[in-house]
Amino acid sequence: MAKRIRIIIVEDDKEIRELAEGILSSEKDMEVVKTFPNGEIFLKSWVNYECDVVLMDINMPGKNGIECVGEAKPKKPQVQFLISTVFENPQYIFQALCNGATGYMLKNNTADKLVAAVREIASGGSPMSANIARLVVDSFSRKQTAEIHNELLTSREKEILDLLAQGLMYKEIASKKEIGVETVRKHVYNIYEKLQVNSRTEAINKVYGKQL
Amino acid sequence: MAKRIRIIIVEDDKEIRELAEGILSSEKDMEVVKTFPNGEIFLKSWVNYECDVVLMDINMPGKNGIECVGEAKPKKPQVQFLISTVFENPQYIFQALCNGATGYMLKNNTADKLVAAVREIASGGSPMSANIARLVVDSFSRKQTAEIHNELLTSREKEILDLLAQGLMYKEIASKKEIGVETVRKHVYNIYEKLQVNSRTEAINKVYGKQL
DNA sequence: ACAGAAATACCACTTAAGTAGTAGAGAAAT
DNA sequence: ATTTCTCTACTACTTAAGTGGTATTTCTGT
Repeated sequence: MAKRIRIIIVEDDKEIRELAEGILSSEKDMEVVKTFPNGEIFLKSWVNYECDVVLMDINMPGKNGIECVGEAKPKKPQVQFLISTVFENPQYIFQALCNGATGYMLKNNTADKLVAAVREIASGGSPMSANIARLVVDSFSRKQTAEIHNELLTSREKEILDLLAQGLMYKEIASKKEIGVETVRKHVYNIYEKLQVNSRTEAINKVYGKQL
Repeated sequence: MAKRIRIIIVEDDKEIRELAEGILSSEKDMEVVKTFPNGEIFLKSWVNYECDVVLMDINMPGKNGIECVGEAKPKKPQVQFLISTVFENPQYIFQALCNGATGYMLKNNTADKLVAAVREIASGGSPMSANIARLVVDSFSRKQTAEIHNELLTSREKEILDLLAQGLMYKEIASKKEIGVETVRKHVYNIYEKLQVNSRTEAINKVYGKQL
């Protein structure tokens, strides 16, 4: 609690920008070190400012907030990006998280919520709504996977597929399962037929899905 | 709000089990339909009980809570699994989420927190602590990826690797990038050398990481 | 007891992937 | 200016993966 949270604000709407700056500046454990009116200007000079949290608008003319995070985060990974958005569009949020954002908050929130979100992200949390949290968590679970996994493939085939996904060669799978290589080959053939793919990588992508 | 939340409790410790049952039953919008003293018994007969939320202990003799979720969730995907644990071990939590749990809560919490977590999970949220939320979110971002991605491979190699990961054949990559197949082959060879792998799947697993 | 599904095994073949070099053109850094 | 890096392209070869069959056993449900 000794150090103040240093904040950069990126927001094209002058009114909102100044409002946010006012709210955050008036907290005694926070400090707005710089504000930017759009993504391009931000990207050019933000590395020169020491900060802990970047409050990033998602809808901006020119480069949008998601792209900005994607470009900026790798340069200073310790800085946390808090996305600020009007709409809780799961598509956007997801993409932003994948690009390196750590949380987000809705614009039409109270000042308290904004302050709380900044504190949460600065102290190691990931502010987000219950709905988005659920979406994020669900993307972990092999739910869609389970459908294919359970209804299409036999349990033996599932085992083989798991080993395939680990990158093992047929002969390694064969010795691990104590069956012949030709049997593995046959299983794989059947798996591919059921999944309607024709390579290991396609099968993996189909069943284990890819994030995003 | 019309329907009550129907709950199943799986917990080996009799005292805790009955305490939890008492707490949840006394809420007027909740109903404990059944309790189980261990995972095996639960797995055998839980499908016969209509429920919305399963409160699952993670540390149980015999089959642990994570395994139980993994086996049970696919059978009734609409049921939400709330993990109950003493220690906030990220390893466990992650695995549980991957296996289909939707949230978790610490045992040494107040009755209020338990009730709140159940309500949150039943209403579409994913109760978890700020720390775990952060871990979950971070796992989305291509942070570790970025290291290899940025420091080891050239930008051209990154592009090729992306296409490899999509399961394209060399000739497809070649035509997409408008270069020769042999060039693709060379790039791939170099990529594998840098990553110290010898197959497409290994490279993908190494760079894009695997969840879990 | 029997039908059907699943796992096992084998064969013959084609195609793709991976290994290991050399080498030139162009860009970037020294 | 010269070195170094990257991308490009080629040859030659080996190994793994994928295709498409047949056939036997074993298990499960009727």
